[in-house]
Amino acid sequence: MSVWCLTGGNVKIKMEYKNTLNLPKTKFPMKANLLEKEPGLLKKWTTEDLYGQIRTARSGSKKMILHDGPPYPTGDLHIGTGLNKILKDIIVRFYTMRGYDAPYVPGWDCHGLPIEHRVMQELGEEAAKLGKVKIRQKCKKYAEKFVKLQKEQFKKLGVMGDWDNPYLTLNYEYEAGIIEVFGKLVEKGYVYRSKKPIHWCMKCKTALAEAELEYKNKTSPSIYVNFQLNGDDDTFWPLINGLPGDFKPNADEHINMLIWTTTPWTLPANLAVAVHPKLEYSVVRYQHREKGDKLISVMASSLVEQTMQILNIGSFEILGSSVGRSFEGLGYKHVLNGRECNVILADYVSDTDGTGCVHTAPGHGHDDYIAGLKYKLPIISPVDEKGEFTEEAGDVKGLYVYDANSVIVKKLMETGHLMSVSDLTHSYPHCWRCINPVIFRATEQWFISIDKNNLRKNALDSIKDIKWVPSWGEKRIAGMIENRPDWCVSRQRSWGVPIPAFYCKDCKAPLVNTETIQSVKKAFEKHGADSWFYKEASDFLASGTKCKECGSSNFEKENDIFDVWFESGSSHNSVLKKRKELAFPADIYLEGSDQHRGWFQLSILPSIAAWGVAPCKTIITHGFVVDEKGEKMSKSKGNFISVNDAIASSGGDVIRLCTVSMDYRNEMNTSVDFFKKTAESYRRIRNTFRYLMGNLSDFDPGEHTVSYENLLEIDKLALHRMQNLIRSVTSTIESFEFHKIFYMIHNFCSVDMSSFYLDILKDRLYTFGKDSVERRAAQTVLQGILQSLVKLIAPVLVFTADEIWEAIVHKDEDVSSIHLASWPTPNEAWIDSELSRKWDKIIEMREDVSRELEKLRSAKLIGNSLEARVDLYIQNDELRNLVKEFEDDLAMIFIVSEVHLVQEKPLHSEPGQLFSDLWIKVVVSKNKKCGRCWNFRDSVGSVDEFPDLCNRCSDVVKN
RNA sequence: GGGCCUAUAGCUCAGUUGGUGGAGCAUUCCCCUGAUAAGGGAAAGGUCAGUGGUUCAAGUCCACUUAGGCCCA
Repeated sequence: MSVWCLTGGNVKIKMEYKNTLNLPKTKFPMKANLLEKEPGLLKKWTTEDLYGQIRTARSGSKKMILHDGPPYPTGDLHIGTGLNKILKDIIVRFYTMRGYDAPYVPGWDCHGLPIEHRVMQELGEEAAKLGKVKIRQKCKKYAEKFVKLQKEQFKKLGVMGDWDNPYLTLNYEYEAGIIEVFGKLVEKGYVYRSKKPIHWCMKCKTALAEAELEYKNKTSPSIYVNFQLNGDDDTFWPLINGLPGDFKPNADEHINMLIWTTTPWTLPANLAVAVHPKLEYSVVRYQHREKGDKLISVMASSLVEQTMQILNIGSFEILGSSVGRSFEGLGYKHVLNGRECNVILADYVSDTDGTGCVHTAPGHGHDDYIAGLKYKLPIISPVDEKGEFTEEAGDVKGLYVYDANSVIVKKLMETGHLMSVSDLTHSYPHCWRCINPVIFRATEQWFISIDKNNLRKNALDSIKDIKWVPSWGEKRIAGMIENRPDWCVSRQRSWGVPIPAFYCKDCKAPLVNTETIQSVKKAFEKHGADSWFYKEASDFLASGTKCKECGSSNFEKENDIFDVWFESGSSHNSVLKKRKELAFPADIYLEGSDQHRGWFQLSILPSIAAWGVAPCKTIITHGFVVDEKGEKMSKSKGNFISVNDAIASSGGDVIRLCTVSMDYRNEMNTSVDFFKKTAESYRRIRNTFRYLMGNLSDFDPGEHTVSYENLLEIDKLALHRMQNLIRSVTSTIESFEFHKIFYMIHNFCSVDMSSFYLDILKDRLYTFGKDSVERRAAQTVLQGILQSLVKLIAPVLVFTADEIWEAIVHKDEDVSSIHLASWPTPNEAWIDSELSRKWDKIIEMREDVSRELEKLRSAKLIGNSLEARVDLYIQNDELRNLVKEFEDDLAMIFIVSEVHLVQEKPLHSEPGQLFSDLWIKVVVSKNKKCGRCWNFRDSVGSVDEFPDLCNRCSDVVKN
């Protein structure tokens, strides 16, 4: 085909050679327009039920179950939650393409305080009037609203799964599954009741969670009290260092642990004095201000001065000192009730204020409770729900706790144990609703024993069998499980699954057994956990049920609900075991590293306790999303990014590419700027595909494929590189090192393809005859690369890969979506490492030549490298022999017009940088430029018909 | 304060059992105008967070410090 042009006054006949070239042709747009294109693809996938098609296609294949850890449905998705889902999606898609049946059921953790709290805030005053049933309805609506919203955001990230049937912890079946796990634990004896201190509002008569506290200033009595140690000088004094040589204790001197507290009313529940094991304590001798007795008190050495000042004692003597650890086990009689107590050690003791000796009441404080557990102290909390002392409190019985303060202070004063009293204004927790100060009060709650039936040990053993990625996860979770206390599963809230227990109305004895649990489970399956709140105890119990203790048949329901961790930790039962398409145990759990304490641990424990097996085989953790400076994201800091922000900035595929470009095992530095930078890399990959497609528009594999033997060496090299890429990407995903895929694919597109193979190929593709074997050979290779490469990017660039798949003319698999296609396997016959090694040398040489060309270019002697002629002189025999093999192809490889291997070192030649025994001389070619292929050849003008063409182009144009 | 983890070029990452620190991107300059809101080439960029130790030799092994993350307290 040709165009005839008339120019100037003379009638000149000239060919417009451009039209005789085979230039790339494709409708696949260079610009992605992801924001417009992605929703269309999503719609298509939904309409065609792509997920369902995949399930059908993989039905009967080996399963790979990645079990979703449920996020919490409040608000827009945090980018971190998005990245978590993307990582999961990549694994699921990879295994799917490799032929596994990998169903993915996303889930949501719908119960719990954050939702209840927000609903209560919205309700305000009205909340008090509404019953639990109404409040629960509102909570449910709230949860469902955000499940819907978050679902859409996950979809926009290209995450594929059974979105129409996710698992929600508020589904009836799920709730029943929780009860079933609890029943199993009851049956095996893990469950017991015990007291534990919680924040309690005496006015609202309700338990409060940390989020429901408001901290504001309150004035409290600040008192210093001497706890008199049991008199045994032979035990105490040998512990003390630095005593004067002639020191002899006086018989009338008492030795005390001096404590400080701002809650005198908790003293009746005192069970220990805690000291820090590593802190230094002094033994101080002084005189009682009023009574004149000589006294000895133990207090932290660093606090002696300050304390003596507060106690208003001018003269005192430090007799000696000792480290806190040495006081452990010393006995004292309780100042108010004479109870025998001991000194204990606790790490939470500080020397920032007080005396370093801490009054410990396990029934009235969290730290105290933990320390009490360690020392097996009883939990005494003689305060009722109105804040009045009970019988157990003795003298102060019936008093309101804050009224008791002054009574107790007075009594301590009388006995001479009170060393100081003053008012102190400090920050103190108040009820968020009524703004009254709250107290710590211990109530009966449900626990799961961690040591019953060797649960702790069994869990630790099972952890060794789980594969942890990264491997340090095992150490981390083991450390946590080794030290964790029993699990308190009670919560005094409304929005959750009730603990299925009953109490005898008459004697208060609890009733929980396999039968009662079974009937509750059945009710929940049918009517949901809501039924607990509107039905009577008798509705759940078989008629004739009697209390074992007193024979009564009047029962009431438990008020506590389960800790939400018990709910999500039961997903292995409610989801993995119940849904036919899934399997227990799962293959993979993948969550942030905070879940070592959370979901991982609290899934493993019930699963081991109930069934004796860990719920999964592999646990992968990722770091947290931080900003570009590596700092935590928070709304107040203004560096917070939501999934919506991220998508709006660059589209789903770019976010997915970002996810995969970071090593998720560490913190992931993320910013909108980073998304934009990654978009550049995305474009590079996209354009490589566009170019491949553009050059294949006239290629029909069935008709034009050239056999491997007939390919040029460089074509074989390209195929070799492609097979290597398939191989390494595959093993990289298998070992979950996703961040390496990005570099591999990007490098392949940019280095192996764009700047090398594709650049060199241009001449062959454009200027050779359309049907020439050389051109068809190149196309054969491009076709192969395109088919494999699009599959390699498919798990990550889910939208773009499918967009490409739609645009490919001849596909190697007849599937409507790339996501139904199979993962490529390397063709071993095309892997030729020997060839690759040879070419590595040539490519290095190409770099040296490029450097010399650049010199000519900067001297303005050439522009296009085809204007150049290269002479090479090689001193090294081995290298020369290698290059000799390539002699005819060197011009093509270097993209110059001529290359000559010369026998003598040319004048004005330069040594290579990578090859010291290579001398390069680059000059402007003396040949004429071919008007069509732009090569400078001596054959230009040799064909009369086409005076401005080389013989090769003349031939092509003629045909 | 404790447990676990991280620190290599402006950014994201490689760096094998210790043996002269690499890639891509971004930057700057140049070329091409037959991948064109594309493509090619070249250059510049690092006290391997800091200090000390082991060693003939340390980015790599050890200790401490600093900064940051997660979980506790």
